[in-house]
Amino acid sequence: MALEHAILISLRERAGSGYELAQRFGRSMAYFWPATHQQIYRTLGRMAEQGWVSVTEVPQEGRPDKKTYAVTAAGRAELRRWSGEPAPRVTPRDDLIVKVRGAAYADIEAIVAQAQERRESSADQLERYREIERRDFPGAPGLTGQALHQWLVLRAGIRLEENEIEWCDELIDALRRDQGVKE
Amino acid sequence: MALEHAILISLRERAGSGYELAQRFGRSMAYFWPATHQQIYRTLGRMAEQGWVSVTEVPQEGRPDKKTYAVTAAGRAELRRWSGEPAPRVTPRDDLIVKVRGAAYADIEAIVAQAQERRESSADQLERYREIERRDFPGAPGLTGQALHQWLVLRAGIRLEENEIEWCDELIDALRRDQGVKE
DNA sequence: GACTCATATGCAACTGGTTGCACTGCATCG
DNA sequence: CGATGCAGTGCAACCAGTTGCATATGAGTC
Repeated sequence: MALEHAILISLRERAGSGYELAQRFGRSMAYFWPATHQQIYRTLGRMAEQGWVSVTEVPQEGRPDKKTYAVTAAGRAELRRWSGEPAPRVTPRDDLIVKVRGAAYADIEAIVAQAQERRESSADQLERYREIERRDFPGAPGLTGQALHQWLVLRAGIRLEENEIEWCDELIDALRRDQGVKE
Repeated sequence: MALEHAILISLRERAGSGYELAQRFGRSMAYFWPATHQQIYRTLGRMAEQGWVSVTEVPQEGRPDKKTYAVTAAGRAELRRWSGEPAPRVTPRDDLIVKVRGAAYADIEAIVAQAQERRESSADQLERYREIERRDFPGAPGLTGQALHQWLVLRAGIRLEENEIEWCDELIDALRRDQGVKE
């Protein structure tokens, strides 16, 4: 279960409250492991029970009290243990692929439209990633340590979107050509 | 929910029993939408309730009775309706990416080892896909109709694995180089 | 004065997928 | 003769992620 471990990583970088963590999460981890505040609160609770994080209740004035979480020695050990165990492969389940597979029973133009939409949203995402790369990782690929790790993750995102764009182009082209042939 | 629709597609290609469907599913759809027989039986039940498929109990001798499922007009309409609605984008959640992100708190060599394993399994999968392409789609990319659709799906798989391999290489290289610098 | 936004936490219900197990009966292999 | 495998269907429990709602306070806006 990677959410717990993604939280451990985030909390090791900086301890904080569930709320604050959720904010930060949305700005970094969520690109490859999205999580709602709900999920984060629930998971933090479970992690505290297991002793991976310690909780400190911090009373505040003018705003609700908060609980700040910090990674314990057990949490650090768990993170290290987990990161050494084999990473399972997952098949990304994509509705669009299913639709292409069943295109014979569908309105091809509607599927082409979805591919175009997907292409555009991937191009947008790619642009955002490229901007982050320019802004935050000018030294790439000659980076070291944590900056290197973060850049490698960003690279995965960039590759994913590039690939998506190319496949969508292939798809749109092929389906359109096939439509043309039929008419 | 794409499983229901993937089943509709499969059943439109050929009606059959849950068992038989599960077998076929494993040989085609499962590459991009894996499903256990459990899930298939449960989903078929729900689909029958909704009237998307009709059920016929077929008594058999020497082996257990079976239920064959066939897509109804309502099922065909539903498939068409669904294929026209916008396809949601999903973020593939990959443990390995999380591990890379938190590599500073882990054993880098263990992560490199996992990347190598991933690279190999992707190379294997790619080889299998390439073989299918050679064997079943010699006419690509000049295909039409259902063969074209199936090939486009296969292309998505090929692209995915190629991309994975390249990223793993980048990863292994960069992490090793960084390790070297430190020592 | 009402509305939204930011801070802060949480319960409850639901959905989709995974895992483990159960039962029948024939065929095949060592 | 026993184990394995194929054909066939299914229940029950669990796990992770999603969605909707609830609650509290203060600051700023229309």
